[in-house]
Amino acid sequence: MDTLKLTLPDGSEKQVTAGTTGLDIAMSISPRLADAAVAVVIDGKQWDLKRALPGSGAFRILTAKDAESLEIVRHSSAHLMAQAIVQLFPGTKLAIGPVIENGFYYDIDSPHKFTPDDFAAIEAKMTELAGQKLSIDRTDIKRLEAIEKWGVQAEPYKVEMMQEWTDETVSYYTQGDFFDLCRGPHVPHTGFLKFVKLLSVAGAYWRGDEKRPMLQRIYATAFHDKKALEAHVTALEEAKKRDHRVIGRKLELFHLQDDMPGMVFWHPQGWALYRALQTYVREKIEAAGYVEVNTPSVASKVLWEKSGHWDKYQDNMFVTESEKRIYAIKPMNCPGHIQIFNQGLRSYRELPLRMAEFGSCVRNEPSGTLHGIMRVRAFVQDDAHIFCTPEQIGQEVADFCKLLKEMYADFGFNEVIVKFSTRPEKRVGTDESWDRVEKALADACEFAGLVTELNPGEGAFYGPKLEFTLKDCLGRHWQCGTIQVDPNLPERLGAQYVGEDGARHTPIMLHRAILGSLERFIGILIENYAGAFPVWLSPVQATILPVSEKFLDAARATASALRKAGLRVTVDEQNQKLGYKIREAEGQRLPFILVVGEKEAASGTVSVRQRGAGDLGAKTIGEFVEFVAGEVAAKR
RNA sequence: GCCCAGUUAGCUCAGUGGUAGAGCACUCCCUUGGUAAGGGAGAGGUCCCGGGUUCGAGUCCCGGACUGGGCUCCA
Repeated sequence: MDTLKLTLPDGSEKQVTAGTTGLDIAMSISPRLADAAVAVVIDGKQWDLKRALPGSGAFRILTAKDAESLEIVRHSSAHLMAQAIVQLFPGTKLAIGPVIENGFYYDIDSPHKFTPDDFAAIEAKMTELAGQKLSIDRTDIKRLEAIEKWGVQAEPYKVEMMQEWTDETVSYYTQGDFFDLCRGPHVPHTGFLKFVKLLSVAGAYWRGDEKRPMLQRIYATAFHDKKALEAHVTALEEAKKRDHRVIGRKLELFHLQDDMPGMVFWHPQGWALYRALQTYVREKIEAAGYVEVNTPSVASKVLWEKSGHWDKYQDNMFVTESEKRIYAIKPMNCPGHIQIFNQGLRSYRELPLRMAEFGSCVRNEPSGTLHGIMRVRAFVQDDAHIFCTPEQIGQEVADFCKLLKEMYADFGFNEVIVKFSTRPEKRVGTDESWDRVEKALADACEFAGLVTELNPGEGAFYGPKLEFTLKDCLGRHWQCGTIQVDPNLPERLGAQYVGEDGARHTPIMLHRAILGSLERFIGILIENYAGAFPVWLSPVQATILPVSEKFLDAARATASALRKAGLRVTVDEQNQKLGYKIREAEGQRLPFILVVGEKEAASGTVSVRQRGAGDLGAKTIGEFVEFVAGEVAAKR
C-alpha cells in the first residue's frame, strides 16, 4: 500500500497510508484540533479536511487562527447563502459566488426582486442551516454528466460555464439537500458559518458583459467569530462617516445640484483647499522643469477629427454648434498642447518639452457612473504632455515616477501600485508602432525599477499606459496618476521638430497626470483625512474666538496680522459663549483655535488650541506664525 | 447606459388615503461670557416633476428627473 510522507509545520515527518484525510491526522493530534480545523494545506494547496490527501509534501491544518482560512469560510458562506435563498425563493437560478476582498457575493437570477428587507429572512435561514451543522461533502463527477445533472432549464449559468470548460471531471459540494458546482475547498460542516451579514444588493451583468442579462448580486461578509464581524460592521460605519459628500456639506466645501449633474460648485472653503492643492502642484512641477500653459475649452470639430477623438471618443463629448460650424468642449487637453507645440519650428534642443496645464475638461459620462466629486463630468486635471524623442522616454518615465511618489508621500500615501495597460481593441496606429511603443514603456519601467501588474487591452486608444493606484488610510485603492506613451497624436496633428541630423522628426508625446483630477483627488483627501486636513492644506488654518463681543476688534486685528503673514484665518463673530464656539470650531476640525480675551488683547498674544493636542497656552503672534510655518513645511 | 432602492423644512430624518412633524441650523430678544451645546420667542414646505385612481393622494398606480448601492465605463 502506498504511503504518503507529510512534513508538519514543526519540521517533523509523518508517514500515513494513502486515503488518509486531513481530518484523520487532526484527530490523531487532538480531538479539539479536529473540531477547530477548517481545512488543510498540502504541498501549498488548500484541501478539504474530509478529502483523501492527494500526495506527499508540507502539511498544515488551517484553523480560525490562520488568515487564509477566512477565505474558505467566506466561500462556504456564499454556498450557504445560496442554499438559504433557493429554499426561500424557489425558482432562483445560481450564477457565480466568489470571495472578494472583505467578503463575498453571489450572482443570482430570480423571479423575486431582492431588497435589503429580505436580508433578515435570509440571514435567519442561514443561521438555522448553520445551527444544523450540515455536513459539507465533495463529489467528483464527469463534466458531461454534470451538465445533465444541472440541466439547461434549471441552471443555465452553471451549464454555460461547464460547457466552456475542458476538464473531464468537475466537482460539486453537497450540504443537506442543496448542492452547488464548485472547485472547493470548503469547511467540513455549516456550523462554521454562523457569523454572516448581508450587506447590499446590486445589479451585475452576467460575466460582466453589458449585452448579457442583468443578474442580482447580493454582497455579504462572514467572519470566524462575532467579535470580528462586529468590528467589521463598525469599520464600515466609520468609513461611511468619512463620505466626502457628507463632510463636503458639513465643512461647506462644495455642492452639487440636480439640474447640472456631475458639475461641482466650489464654495469659499472648498476653493481655498483647491487652491492650496493647485499651488502645491505648481511648485512641484515648476521645480521639475515643466512650463505651464492654458488652452481653450471649446475646439472645432475639425481638430477633433484630426486628433481621432471624433471617431473614438465622440460619445463622451459635449457637442455644440455656432454659425453652422460644429464645436466640442474639450474632454482632454492634448490636442491643444500640440497646437502650442506646432507654433514655430521646434529643435531637438528644446526636447524634452514638458507642457503642463490645469486642464479643465468636460466629458459626458453616463449618468450612472457619477459619484459625488469623485466622478464628475466637469473636472480639472493636473495634466501635462512631455514632447520627447524615443530615446528620452526611459528617463522621462523614471523622473515622472520619482516625482509622483514624492508627491503622494506628501499626503501620506506611501504605498503605490503600478499597472501596465496594453493596446485596446478600439485604437489608432499600426501594430508595428504599438509593438515599438509598448516595448519602450516596458524598458522604461525596468529602468525606473518599477514592479508592474499587467493589464492587457486596457490602454488608451492612442497608446499604452501606466496607471498609479494609491492606498488610503483605510486601505482603499484609488487610481489617480497615469503616464501614457503616444506616438500617434503628434503624428496625426503634424507635430515635428528638427533633429541633430537637420531632418524633420515626429516627437513622442507622454500624457501624464499625478493627482489625476483635482476634484477626485480632493474627494480622496477628504475621506483620507476625514475632513481633518493637515495645516498646509486646511481651508481655514486658524479661527479666532473672542472671549466676548468686547474683544471682537482685538480678534479682527489679530486676524489681519495673521493674514498679512500668509495664514488662512477666520474670526468667529457669533454672539455665543466661548464653550459653544470652541465646540463648533472643533466640529469643523480646524487645525488651530485661537482665543483672544482681556489678557491676550493686552499682551498682543493668542491662546492656542491645537487640534488633537488641546490647549498649548499663550503665544505671541510672531511665535504662532513661526510655529505654523514649521508645521506647513513638515506637511503636517 | 443597465439593475434595484430612494427623494418630506437649509441639514438629519419621522409620518400606511382624511388639518404636514421633530432635532439641529436660521432670524430676533435677553445674556457679555475664559477652553466641546446659556435662556426665550419667531420664521421656514409646490411633501422631486408630470399624469392617473379616489369624495379626498406626501401616502396607491404609470411616466420622467435626480440621488444612492452596484455593473459596464473611467481621471
